[in-house]
Amino acid sequence: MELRQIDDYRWEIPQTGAMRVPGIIYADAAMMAALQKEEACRQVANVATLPGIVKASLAMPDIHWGYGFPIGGVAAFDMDEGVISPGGVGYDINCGVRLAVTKLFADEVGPRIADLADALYAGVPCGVGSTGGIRLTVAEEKKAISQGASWAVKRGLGDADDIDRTEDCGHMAEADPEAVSDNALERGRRQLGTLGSGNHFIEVGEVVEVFDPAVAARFGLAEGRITLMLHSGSRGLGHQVCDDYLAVMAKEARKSNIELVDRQLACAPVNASAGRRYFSALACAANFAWINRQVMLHLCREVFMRVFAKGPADLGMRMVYDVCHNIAKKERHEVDGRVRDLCVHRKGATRAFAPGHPDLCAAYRDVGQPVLVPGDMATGSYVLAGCDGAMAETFGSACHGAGRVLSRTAAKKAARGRELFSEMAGRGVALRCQGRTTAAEEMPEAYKDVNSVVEVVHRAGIAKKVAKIRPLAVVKG
DNA sequence: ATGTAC
Repeated sequence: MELRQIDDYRWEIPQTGAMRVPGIIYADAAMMAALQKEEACRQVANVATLPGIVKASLAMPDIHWGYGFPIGGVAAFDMDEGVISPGGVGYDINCGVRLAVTKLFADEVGPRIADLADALYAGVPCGVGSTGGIRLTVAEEKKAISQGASWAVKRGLGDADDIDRTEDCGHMAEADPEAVSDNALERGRRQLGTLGSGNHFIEVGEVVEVFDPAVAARFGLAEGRITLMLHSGSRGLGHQVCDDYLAVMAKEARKSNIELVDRQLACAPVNASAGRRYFSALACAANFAWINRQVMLHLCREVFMRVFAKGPADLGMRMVYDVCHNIAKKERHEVDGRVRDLCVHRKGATRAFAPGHPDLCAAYRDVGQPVLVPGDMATGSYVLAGCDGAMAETFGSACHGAGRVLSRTAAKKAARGRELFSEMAGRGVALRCQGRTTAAEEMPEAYKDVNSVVEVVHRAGIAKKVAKIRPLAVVKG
Protein backbone atom coordinates (compact mmCIF):
# COMPACT_ATOMS: atom_id res chain seq x y z
CA MET A 1 0.00 0.00 0.00
CA GLU A 2 1.22 3.46 -0.90
CA LEU A 3 1.88 5.71 2.09
CA ARG A 4 3.00 9.31 2.27
CA GLN A 5 4.83 10.46 5.38
CA ILE A 6 3.38 13.76 6.63
CA ASP A 7 5.71 14.22 9.62
CA ASP A 8 7.35 12.11 12.37
CA TYR A 9 4.01 10.77 13.66
CA ARG A 10 1.54 11.09 10.80
CA TRP A 11 1.17 9.02 7.62
CA GLU A 12 -1.32 9.49 4.84
CA ILE A 13 -2.97 6.88 2.67
CA PRO A 14 -3.75 9.09 -0.35
CA GLN A 15 -7.32 9.15 -1.60
CA THR A 16 -7.49 6.79 -4.58
CA GLY A 17 -10.12 4.62 -6.29
CA ALA A 18 -13.36 4.36 -4.33
CA MET A 19 -11.96 6.25 -1.33
CA ARG A 20 -13.97 9.41 -0.57
CA VAL A 21 -11.36 10.81 1.81
CA PRO A 22 -7.72 9.99 2.60
CA GLY A 23 -6.59 7.77 5.49
CA ILE A 24 -4.39 9.11 8.28
CA ILE A 25 -2.41 6.80 10.54
CA TYR A 26 -0.66 8.04 13.70
CA ALA A 27 2.52 6.01 14.21
CA ASP A 28 6.29 6.30 14.51
CA ALA A 29 8.59 5.06 11.75
CA ALA A 30 9.24 1.67 13.37
CA MET A 31 5.53 0.98 13.88
CA MET A 32 4.74 2.08 10.35
CA ALA A 33 7.38 -0.24 8.89
CA ALA A 34 5.72 -3.18 10.67
CA LEU A 35 2.22 -1.98 9.85
CA GLN A 36 2.78 -1.49 6.16
CA LYS A 37 2.57 -5.22 5.56
CA GLU A 38 -0.61 -5.52 7.59
CA GLU A 39 -4.19 -5.90 6.48
CA ALA A 40 -5.07 -3.16 8.99
CA CYS A 41 -3.85 -0.44 6.56
CA ARG A 42 -6.14 -1.80 3.85
CA GLN A 43 -8.97 -1.61 6.39
CA VAL A 44 -8.25 2.11 6.99
CA ALA A 45 -8.56 2.66 3.23
CA ASN A 46 -11.72 0.52 3.05
CA VAL A 47 -13.45 2.62 5.71
CA ALA A 48 -12.65 5.72 3.63
CA THR A 49 -15.00 4.41 0.89
CA LEU A 50 -18.14 4.56 3.08
CA PRO A 51 -20.82 7.18 2.31
CA GLY A 52 -20.74 10.42 4.26
CA ILE A 53 -17.34 9.91 5.87
CA VAL A 54 -15.91 13.26 6.95
CA LYS A 55 -12.33 14.51 6.59
CA ALA A 56 -10.39 11.23 6.86
CA SER A 57 -10.43 7.61 7.96
CA LEU A 58 -8.20 7.75 11.05
CA ALA A 59 -6.11 5.21 12.91
CA MET A 60 -4.33 5.48 16.25
CA PRO A 61 -0.86 3.99 16.88
CA ASP A 62 -2.37 0.89 18.54
CA ILE A 63 -4.06 -0.03 15.25
CA HIS A 64 -4.41 -3.70 14.36
CA TRP A 65 -6.62 -5.89 12.24
CA GLY A 66 -10.31 -6.08 13.21
CA TYR A 67 -13.74 -7.06 11.87
CA GLY A 68 -14.20 -4.77 8.86
CA PHE A 69 -12.89 -1.64 10.53
CA PRO A 70 -9.42 -1.73 12.13
CA ILE A 71 -9.14 -1.72 15.92
CA GLY A 72 -7.66 1.66 16.80
CA GLY A 73 -9.83 3.27 14.12
CA VAL A 74 -11.82 6.51 14.28
CA ALA A 75 -14.35 7.44 11.59
CA ALA A 76 -16.92 10.24 11.65
CA PHE A 77 -19.95 10.30 9.36
CA ASP A 78 -22.26 13.16 8.46
CA MET A 79 -25.61 12.82 10.25
CA ASP A 80 -27.54 13.45 7.03
CA GLU A 81 -25.51 11.69 4.34
CA GLY A 82 -23.49 9.23 6.43
CA VAL A 83 -23.82 5.71 7.75
CA ILE A 84 -23.55 3.80 11.00
CA SER A 85 -21.83 0.40 11.07
CA PRO A 86 -21.66 -2.29 13.76
CA GLY A 87 -18.19 -3.18 12.49
CA GLY A 88 -17.09 0.37 13.27
CA VAL A 89 -17.98 -0.14 16.92
CA GLY A 90 -16.91 -3.73 17.46
CA TYR A 91 -18.53 -6.80 18.96
CA ASP A 92 -18.00 -5.66 22.52
CA ILE A 93 -20.13 -2.53 22.56
CA ASN A 94 -18.86 -0.02 25.12
CA CYS A 95 -15.92 -2.14 26.05
CA GLY A 96 -14.03 0.30 28.21
CA VAL A 97 -11.72 1.06 31.09
CA ARG A 98 -12.41 2.35 34.59
CA LEU A 99 -9.73 3.65 36.92
CA ALA A 100 -10.07 4.24 40.65
CA VAL A 101 -7.43 5.41 43.11
CA THR A 102 -7.16 4.61 46.83
CA LYS A 103 -5.58 6.23 49.86
CA LEU A 104 -3.34 3.16 50.15
CA PHE A 105 0.37 3.27 49.34
CA ALA A 106 2.53 0.56 47.85
CA ASP A 107 4.40 -0.28 51.07
CA GLU A 108 1.11 -1.22 52.72
CA VAL A 109 -0.20 -3.28 49.81
CA GLY A 110 2.99 -5.06 48.69
CA PRO A 111 3.10 -7.62 51.52
CA ARG A 112 -0.61 -8.50 51.03
CA ILE A 113 -0.63 -8.56 47.24
CA ALA A 114 -1.09 -12.34 46.88
CA ASP A 115 -4.10 -12.27 49.22
CA LEU A 116 -5.54 -9.29 47.39
CA ALA A 117 -5.12 -11.00 44.01
CA ASP A 118 -6.77 -14.18 45.32
CA ALA A 119 -9.65 -12.20 46.84
CA LEU A 120 -10.29 -10.21 43.66
CA TYR A 121 -10.16 -13.38 41.59
CA ALA A 122 -12.69 -14.99 43.93
CA GLY A 123 -14.79 -11.86 44.31
CA VAL A 124 -15.56 -11.08 40.66
CA PRO A 125 -16.99 -13.79 38.38
CA CYS A 126 -14.81 -14.18 35.30
CA GLY A 127 -14.26 -16.29 32.19
CA VAL A 128 -16.28 -16.96 29.03
CA GLY A 129 -19.94 -17.33 29.85
CA SER A 130 -19.37 -16.20 33.42
CA THR A 131 -22.58 -15.51 35.32
CA GLY A 132 -23.25 -15.16 39.00
CA GLY A 133 -23.24 -11.41 39.05
CA ILE A 134 -26.61 -9.79 39.48
CA ARG A 135 -29.57 -11.89 38.35
CA LEU A 136 -32.42 -9.88 36.82
CA THR A 137 -35.86 -10.40 35.41
CA VAL A 138 -36.13 -9.18 31.82
CA ALA A 139 -38.40 -6.36 33.00
CA GLU A 140 -35.80 -5.14 35.51
CA GLU A 141 -33.03 -5.60 32.96
CA LYS A 142 -34.90 -3.35 30.53
CA LYS A 143 -35.17 -0.71 33.22
CA ALA A 144 -31.44 -1.03 33.97
CA ILE A 145 -30.29 -0.69 30.36
CA SER A 146 -32.54 2.34 29.90
CA GLN A 147 -31.01 4.09 32.89
CA GLY A 148 -27.32 3.19 32.71
CA ALA A 149 -24.86 3.45 35.60
CA SER A 150 -27.22 5.36 37.92
CA TRP A 151 -29.36 2.20 38.10
CA ALA A 152 -26.52 0.55 40.04
CA VAL A 153 -26.11 3.52 42.36
CA LYS A 154 -29.85 3.50 43.13
CA ARG A 155 -29.35 -0.10 44.29
CA GLY A 156 -26.52 0.89 46.62
CA LEU A 157 -23.74 -0.30 44.29
CA GLY A 158 -21.75 2.92 44.23
CA ASP A 159 -22.23 6.62 44.81
CA ALA A 160 -23.03 9.80 42.92
CA ASP A 161 -19.34 10.66 42.54
CA ASP A 162 -18.80 7.42 40.57
CA ILE A 163 -21.45 8.55 38.09
CA ASP A 164 -20.08 12.06 37.75
CA ARG A 165 -16.67 10.67 36.77
CA THR A 166 -18.03 8.32 34.14
CA GLU A 167 -18.03 9.36 30.47
CA ASP A 168 -21.51 10.73 29.69
CA CYS A 169 -22.40 9.95 33.33
CA GLY A 170 -22.68 6.29 32.30
CA HIS A 171 -25.82 6.88 30.26
CA MET A 172 -26.80 7.13 26.62
CA ALA A 173 -30.26 8.66 26.46
CA GLU A 174 -31.18 7.07 23.11
CA ALA A 175 -31.41 3.62 24.73
CA ASP A 176 -34.58 1.77 23.75
CA PRO A 177 -34.89 -1.81 25.05
CA GLU A 178 -37.48 -2.56 22.34
CA ALA A 179 -34.59 -2.47 19.85
CA VAL A 180 -32.77 -5.25 21.74
CA SER A 181 -33.67 -8.85 20.84
CA ASP A 182 -35.07 -11.31 23.40
CA ASN A 183 -31.95 -13.39 22.82
CA ALA A 184 -29.65 -10.50 23.70
CA LEU A 185 -31.69 -9.72 26.83
CA GLU A 186 -31.58 -13.35 27.88
CA ARG A 187 -27.80 -13.49 27.47
CA GLY A 188 -27.34 -10.37 29.58
CA ARG A 189 -29.79 -11.23 32.32
CA ARG A 190 -27.27 -12.92 34.63
CA GLN A 191 -24.10 -11.15 33.53
CA LEU A 192 -24.06 -7.78 35.27
CA GLY A 193 -20.97 -7.67 37.46
CA THR A 194 -18.96 -10.24 35.51
CA LEU A 195 -15.54 -9.68 33.96
CA GLY A 196 -15.67 -11.87 30.87
CA SER A 197 -12.60 -13.22 29.15
CA GLY A 198 -9.87 -12.44 26.63
CA ASN A 199 -8.17 -9.13 27.30
CA HIS A 200 -10.63 -8.12 30.02
CA PHE A 201 -8.90 -7.71 33.36
CA ILE A 202 -8.78 -6.33 36.88
CA GLU A 203 -5.45 -4.69 37.69
CA VAL A 204 -4.08 -3.40 40.97
CA GLY A 205 -1.35 -0.89 40.27
CA GLU A 206 0.99 1.65 41.77
CA VAL A 207 1.49 5.15 40.36
CA VAL A 208 5.21 5.11 39.53
CA GLU A 209 5.66 8.26 37.49
CA VAL A 210 3.92 11.61 37.29
CA PHE A 211 4.48 13.68 34.13
CA ASP A 212 2.04 16.50 34.79
CA PRO A 213 1.74 17.11 38.55
CA ALA A 214 -1.07 19.67 38.33
CA VAL A 215 -3.35 17.50 36.20
CA ALA A 216 -2.37 14.34 38.10
CA ALA A 217 -3.36 16.02 41.37
CA ARG A 218 -6.72 16.91 39.88
CA PHE A 219 -7.21 13.26 38.89
CA GLY A 220 -6.24 12.23 42.45
CA LEU A 221 -3.01 10.56 41.29
CA ALA A 222 0.29 10.85 43.16
CA GLU A 223 3.44 8.72 43.16
CA GLY A 224 3.10 5.57 45.27
CA ARG A 225 -0.70 5.57 45.35
CA ILE A 226 -2.47 2.26 44.76
CA THR A 227 -4.94 2.13 41.88
CA LEU A 228 -7.59 -0.26 40.59
CA MET A 229 -8.21 -0.58 36.86
CA LEU A 230 -11.08 -2.54 35.28
CA HIS A 231 -11.37 -3.47 31.63
CA SER A 232 -14.65 -5.04 30.52
CA GLY A 233 -17.67 -4.47 28.33
CA SER A 234 -21.25 -5.47 27.60
CA ARG A 235 -20.66 -9.24 27.66
CA GLY A 236 -23.15 -11.50 25.88
CA LEU A 237 -25.74 -8.75 25.52
CA GLY A 238 -23.54 -6.42 23.47
CA HIS A 239 -22.20 -9.32 21.44
CA GLN A 240 -25.72 -10.40 20.53
CA VAL A 241 -26.74 -6.83 19.64
CA CYS A 242 -23.77 -6.66 17.28
CA ASP A 243 -24.63 -10.02 15.70
CA ASP A 244 -28.30 -9.10 15.30
CA TYR A 245 -27.59 -5.77 13.61
CA LEU A 246 -24.80 -7.06 11.38
CA ALA A 247 -27.47 -9.24 9.80
CA VAL A 248 -29.87 -6.29 9.52
CA MET A 249 -27.20 -4.00 8.05
CA ALA A 250 -26.10 -6.51 5.42
CA LYS A 251 -29.60 -6.23 3.96
CA GLU A 252 -29.88 -2.48 4.53
CA ALA A 253 -26.63 -1.78 2.68
CA ARG A 254 -28.03 -3.60 -0.37
CA LYS A 255 -31.37 -1.79 -0.11
CA SER A 256 -29.64 1.59 0.11
CA ASN A 257 -27.33 0.72 -2.79
CA ILE A 258 -24.25 1.19 -0.66
CA GLU A 259 -21.30 -0.46 -2.36
CA LEU A 260 -19.22 -2.37 0.15
CA VAL A 261 -15.61 -3.17 -0.71
CA ASP A 262 -15.73 -5.59 2.23
CA ARG A 263 -18.93 -7.27 3.43
CA GLN A 264 -17.79 -6.72 7.01
CA LEU A 265 -18.35 -2.98 6.50
CA ALA A 266 -22.14 -3.62 6.53
CA CYS A 267 -23.85 -0.37 7.43
CA ALA A 268 -27.00 1.70 6.98
CA PRO A 269 -27.81 5.41 6.76
CA VAL A 270 -27.40 6.71 10.30
CA ASN A 271 -30.52 8.85 10.19
CA ALA A 272 -32.96 6.30 8.71
CA SER A 273 -34.97 3.65 10.57
CA ALA A 274 -32.48 0.74 10.63
CA GLY A 275 -29.59 2.99 11.60
CA ARG A 276 -31.59 4.64 14.33
CA ARG A 277 -32.75 1.31 15.65
CA TYR A 278 -29.18 0.01 15.84
CA PHE A 279 -28.19 3.17 17.67
CA SER A 280 -30.99 2.62 20.21
CA ALA A 281 -29.81 -0.97 20.78
CA LEU A 282 -26.16 0.11 20.94
CA ALA A 283 -27.11 2.67 23.60
CA CYS A 284 -28.70 -0.13 25.67
CA ALA A 285 -25.54 -2.21 25.38
CA ALA A 286 -23.44 0.83 26.29
CA ASN A 287 -25.57 1.40 29.38
CA PHE A 288 -25.25 -2.30 30.25
CA ALA A 289 -21.45 -2.07 30.06
CA TRP A 290 -21.36 0.97 32.33
CA ILE A 291 -23.54 -0.80 34.91
CA ASN A 292 -21.30 -3.84 34.59
CA ARG A 293 -18.15 -1.85 35.37
CA GLN A 294 -19.97 0.03 38.15
CA VAL A 295 -21.02 -3.24 39.81
CA MET A 296 -17.50 -4.65 39.49
CA LEU A 297 -16.03 -1.51 41.02
CA HIS A 298 -18.39 -2.01 43.94
CA LEU A 299 -17.35 -5.67 44.31
CA CYS A 300 -13.68 -4.70 44.19
CA ARG A 301 -14.17 -1.94 46.78
CA GLU A 302 -15.66 -4.52 49.14
CA VAL A 303 -12.73 -6.89 48.49
CA PHE A 304 -10.21 -4.13 49.28
CA MET A 305 -12.06 -3.20 52.49
CA ARG A 306 -12.09 -6.83 53.60
CA VAL A 307 -8.46 -7.57 52.76
CA PHE A 308 -7.13 -4.40 54.40
CA ALA A 309 -9.77 -4.28 57.17
CA LYS A 310 -10.64 -0.69 56.36
CA GLY A 311 -13.88 1.23 56.15
CA PRO A 312 -14.85 3.17 53.01
CA ALA A 313 -13.35 6.45 54.28
CA ASP A 314 -9.98 4.92 55.22
CA LEU A 315 -9.73 3.01 51.96
CA GLY A 316 -10.78 6.18 50.16
CA MET A 317 -11.26 4.43 46.83
CA ARG A 318 -12.63 6.98 44.40
CA MET A 319 -13.12 7.04 40.69
CA VAL A 320 -10.66 8.76 38.41
CA TYR A 321 -12.72 8.10 35.30
CA ASP A 322 -14.49 5.54 33.11
CA VAL A 323 -14.06 5.64 29.33
CA CYS A 324 -15.61 3.68 26.49
CA HIS A 325 -13.38 2.60 23.65
CA ASN A 326 -15.86 0.71 21.44
CA ILE A 327 -18.69 3.09 20.64
CA ALA A 328 -20.52 5.27 18.15
CA LYS A 329 -21.75 8.64 19.39
CA LYS A 330 -23.59 11.61 17.96
CA GLU A 331 -21.32 14.59 18.51
CA ARG A 332 -20.84 18.11 17.23
CA HIS A 333 -17.41 18.96 15.81
CA GLU A 334 -15.89 21.82 13.92
CA VAL A 335 -14.67 20.66 10.52
CA ASP A 336 -12.89 23.13 8.22
CA GLY A 337 -14.40 26.07 10.08
CA ARG A 338 -17.94 24.67 10.02
CA VAL A 339 -19.79 23.11 12.98
CA ARG A 340 -21.24 19.75 11.91
CA ASP A 341 -23.35 17.03 13.51
CA LEU A 342 -21.53 13.74 13.16
CA CYS A 343 -21.74 10.10 14.12
CA VAL A 344 -18.27 9.36 15.48
CA HIS A 345 -17.23 5.70 15.49
CA ARG A 346 -14.45 4.85 17.93
CA LYS A 347 -13.37 1.22 17.69
CA GLY A 348 -10.49 0.63 20.04
CA ALA A 349 -10.14 4.37 20.43
CA THR A 350 -10.84 6.56 23.44
CA ARG A 351 -12.63 9.89 23.57
CA ALA A 352 -10.03 12.52 24.44
CA PHE A 353 -11.90 15.81 24.73
CA ALA A 354 -9.71 18.85 25.33
CA PRO A 355 -9.98 21.34 28.19
CA GLY A 356 -13.10 23.46 27.99
CA HIS A 357 -15.34 20.89 26.29
CA PRO A 358 -18.90 21.25 27.64
CA ASP A 359 -19.43 17.46 27.82
CA LEU A 360 -16.69 17.04 30.44
CA CYS A 361 -17.65 16.75 34.10
CA ALA A 362 -17.12 19.96 36.08
CA ALA A 363 -14.19 18.49 38.03
CA TYR A 364 -12.12 18.02 34.87
CA ARG A 365 -13.49 20.62 32.47
CA ASP A 366 -10.47 22.89 32.71
CA VAL A 367 -7.83 20.12 32.47
CA GLY A 368 -9.24 17.86 29.78
CA GLN A 369 -10.69 14.37 29.77
CA PRO A 370 -8.75 11.55 31.42
CA VAL A 371 -7.69 9.06 28.72
CA LEU A 372 -7.04 5.60 30.18
CA VAL A 373 -4.50 3.54 28.24
CA PRO A 374 -3.76 0.07 29.63
CA GLY A 375 -0.65 -1.67 28.35
CA ASP A 376 0.20 -5.35 28.60
CA MET A 377 0.06 -7.19 31.93
CA ALA A 378 3.66 -6.38 32.88
CA THR A 379 4.63 -3.09 31.23
CA GLY A 380 2.10 -0.78 32.82
CA SER A 381 -0.69 1.62 32.02
CA TYR A 382 -0.94 5.33 31.32
CA VAL A 383 -3.30 8.10 32.24
CA LEU A 384 -3.35 10.88 29.64
CA ALA A 385 -5.44 14.02 29.24
CA GLY A 386 -7.15 15.08 26.02
CA CYS A 387 -5.56 18.02 24.15
CA ASP A 388 -6.62 20.61 21.56
CA GLY A 389 -4.94 18.54 18.84
CA ALA A 390 -7.55 15.83 19.34
CA MET A 391 -10.38 18.32 18.73
CA ALA A 392 -8.63 19.68 15.64
CA GLU A 393 -7.57 16.38 14.07
CA THR A 394 -9.20 13.23 15.48
CA PHE A 395 -12.77 14.20 16.41
CA GLY A 396 -11.60 14.27 20.04
CA SER A 397 -10.05 10.79 20.09
CA ALA A 398 -6.84 9.06 21.15
CA CYS A 399 -5.44 5.52 21.48
CA HIS A 400 -6.99 2.90 23.79
CA GLY A 401 -4.17 0.52 24.64
CA ALA A 402 -0.98 -1.07 23.41
CA GLY A 403 -2.52 -2.92 20.45
CA ARG A 404 -1.83 -6.53 19.59
CA VAL A 405 1.18 -7.54 17.53
CA LEU A 406 0.63 -11.31 17.78
CA SER A 407 -2.65 -12.99 16.97
CA ARG A 408 -4.06 -15.15 19.74
CA THR A 409 -2.88 -18.30 17.97
CA ALA A 410 0.58 -16.85 17.35
CA ALA A 411 0.82 -15.86 21.01
CA LYS A 412 -0.14 -19.36 22.16
CA LYS A 413 2.57 -20.80 19.95
CA ALA A 414 5.14 -18.30 21.23
CA ALA A 415 4.23 -19.09 24.84
CA ARG A 416 5.00 -22.82 24.52
CA GLY A 417 7.52 -23.90 27.10
CA ARG A 418 7.23 -20.63 28.99
CA GLU A 419 6.28 -20.42 32.67
CA LEU A 420 4.24 -17.22 32.46
CA PHE A 421 2.93 -17.24 36.03
CA SER A 422 6.38 -17.48 37.59
CA GLU A 423 7.79 -15.07 35.00
CA MET A 424 5.16 -12.51 35.97
CA ALA A 425 5.79 -13.13 39.67
CA GLY A 426 9.47 -12.51 38.97
CA ARG A 427 8.52 -9.18 37.43
CA GLY A 428 6.49 -8.26 40.51
CA VAL A 429 3.05 -9.06 39.09
CA ALA A 430 0.71 -11.47 40.90
CA LEU A 431 -1.22 -13.03 38.00
CA ARG A 432 -4.49 -14.88 38.48
CA CYS A 433 -6.10 -16.36 35.41
CA GLN A 434 -9.16 -18.43 34.67
CA GLY A 435 -8.67 -19.76 31.19
CA ARG A 436 -5.64 -22.07 30.79
CA THR A 437 -4.76 -20.43 27.51
CA THR A 438 -5.63 -16.86 28.49
CA ALA A 439 -2.23 -16.19 30.06
CA ALA A 440 -0.55 -17.31 26.84
CA GLU A 441 -2.81 -15.24 24.59
CA GLU A 442 -2.28 -12.21 26.79
CA MET A 443 1.48 -12.55 27.32
CA PRO A 444 3.38 -9.23 27.23
CA GLU A 445 5.01 -10.10 23.89
CA ALA A 446 1.56 -10.29 22.26
CA TYR A 447 1.32 -6.50 22.53
CA LYS A 448 3.14 -3.49 21.19
CA ASP A 449 5.17 -1.44 23.65
CA VAL A 450 2.60 0.86 25.27
CA ASN A 451 5.37 3.39 25.99
CA SER A 452 5.93 4.04 22.30
CA VAL A 453 2.19 4.04 21.51
CA VAL A 454 1.62 6.71 24.14
CA GLU A 455 4.66 8.66 22.98
CA VAL A 456 3.09 9.01 19.52
CA VAL A 457 -0.20 10.54 20.73
CA HIS A 458 1.68 12.70 23.24
CA ARG A 459 4.07 14.11 20.65
CA ALA A 460 1.33 14.49 18.06
CA GLY A 461 -0.48 16.78 20.53
CA ILE A 462 -3.58 14.58 20.80
CA ALA A 463 -3.35 13.57 24.45
CA LYS A 464 -0.62 14.39 26.94
CA LYS A 465 1.04 12.14 29.47
CA VAL A 466 -0.19 12.63 33.04
CA ALA A 467 0.91 9.52 34.97
CA LYS A 468 2.19 5.98 34.58
CA ILE A 469 0.99 3.01 36.60
CA ARG A 470 2.91 -0.22 37.21
CA PRO A 471 0.87 -3.42 37.68
CA LEU A 472 1.15 -5.32 40.98
CA ALA A 473 -1.69 -7.80 40.55
CA VAL A 474 -3.65 -8.82 37.46
CA VAL A 475 -6.82 -10.92 37.20
CA LYS A 476 -7.59 -12.15 33.67
CA GLY A 477 -10.87 -13.77 32.61
C1' DA B 1 -15.03 -9.73 22.13
C1' DT B 2 -18.33 -14.34 22.36
C1' DG B 3 -23.27 -19.85 25.28
C1' DT B 4 -15.08 -19.09 20.84
C1' DA B 5 -19.53 -23.10 14.87
C1' DC B 6 -26.56 -23.29 13.41
